[in-house]
Amino acid sequence: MDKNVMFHKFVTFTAAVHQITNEMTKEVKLEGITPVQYKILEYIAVSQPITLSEISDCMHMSMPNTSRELRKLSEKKLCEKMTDEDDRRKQSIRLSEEGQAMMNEVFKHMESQFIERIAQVSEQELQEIEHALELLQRKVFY
Amino acid sequence: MDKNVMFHKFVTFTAAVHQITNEMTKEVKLEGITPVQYKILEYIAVSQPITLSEISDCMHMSMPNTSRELRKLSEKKLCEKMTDEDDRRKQSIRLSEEGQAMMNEVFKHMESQFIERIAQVSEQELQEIEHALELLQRKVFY
DNA sequence: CTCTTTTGTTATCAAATGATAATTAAAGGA
DNA sequence: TCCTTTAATTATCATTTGATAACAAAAGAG
Repeated sequence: MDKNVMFHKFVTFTAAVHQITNEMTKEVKLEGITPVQYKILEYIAVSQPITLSEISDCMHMSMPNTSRELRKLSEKKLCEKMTDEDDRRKQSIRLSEEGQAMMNEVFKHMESQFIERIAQVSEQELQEIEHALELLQRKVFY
Repeated sequence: MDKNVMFHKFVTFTAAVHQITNEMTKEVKLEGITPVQYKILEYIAVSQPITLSEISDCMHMSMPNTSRELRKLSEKKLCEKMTDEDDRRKQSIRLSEEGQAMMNEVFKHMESQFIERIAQVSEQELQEIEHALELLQRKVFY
């Protein structure tokens, strides 16, 4: 198997994933929240509990800027910071109930788009899709 | 097949894709180019030729802002705009040679990371991965 | 007990980005 | 032809974001 060819398929694929997920969240209007803040919430939602430096690291944001945005999110009551009792330097961050509710709305909207998208797919193909998702996550996107 | 369960796997999967592709471009230092401009270049790279409104649409950016960023990219000689001869309102946009060279560098870096990532995967598994990428792109991320 | 490293914060400033209004030019329909 | 729509541009302004320096507190190493 030519790994260059594989890589090309990889690039095309990841581009498609970005494009489709972008489309799925397009119409969702997030009031009083900036794009970067939304991205952070999304990341917390799938990774909570999480520390500030992990967010900083993963989002390519400096610690000071991450800290500032998290303060804003806390002020908006969308997430909560707790000092980790094992290492009191660390902050354990999760969505607040309000933040969770907001993200649930977003996910609900995405889900309806997703269901639409796979509406005409047969039961057997669904199983293949599920298998493919798991395989790729295990072997490539781990 | 429970579509809620499917959706959950979908969300986890897309989150992983975002995270890994983020990581892969993390160390690449793009001089004299902003994050938004990079994203635009990346999009042009996989979709060229493309029009301004398509970029605007897909990137959730207003036309004026898209126009401004493309002007900056053109000034930096990273992309080229040509009026479409079939519809002279439209602009056909592609990477310049310089822009293409820049993105090639980025892709080269990503490729080495990708190769590393699949280094210990067997030939048969590679074929399965290739098949999975194609299946998902055809059935879900189209 | 010092010294260093890790984790996070506050403050500040320039630059990038988002939003909006007004304008131009081409295309298309009646 | 006139009117409307589409594609793109220019200009402007407030807000967000990125970068940096200086600092504090906890953990860890010697």
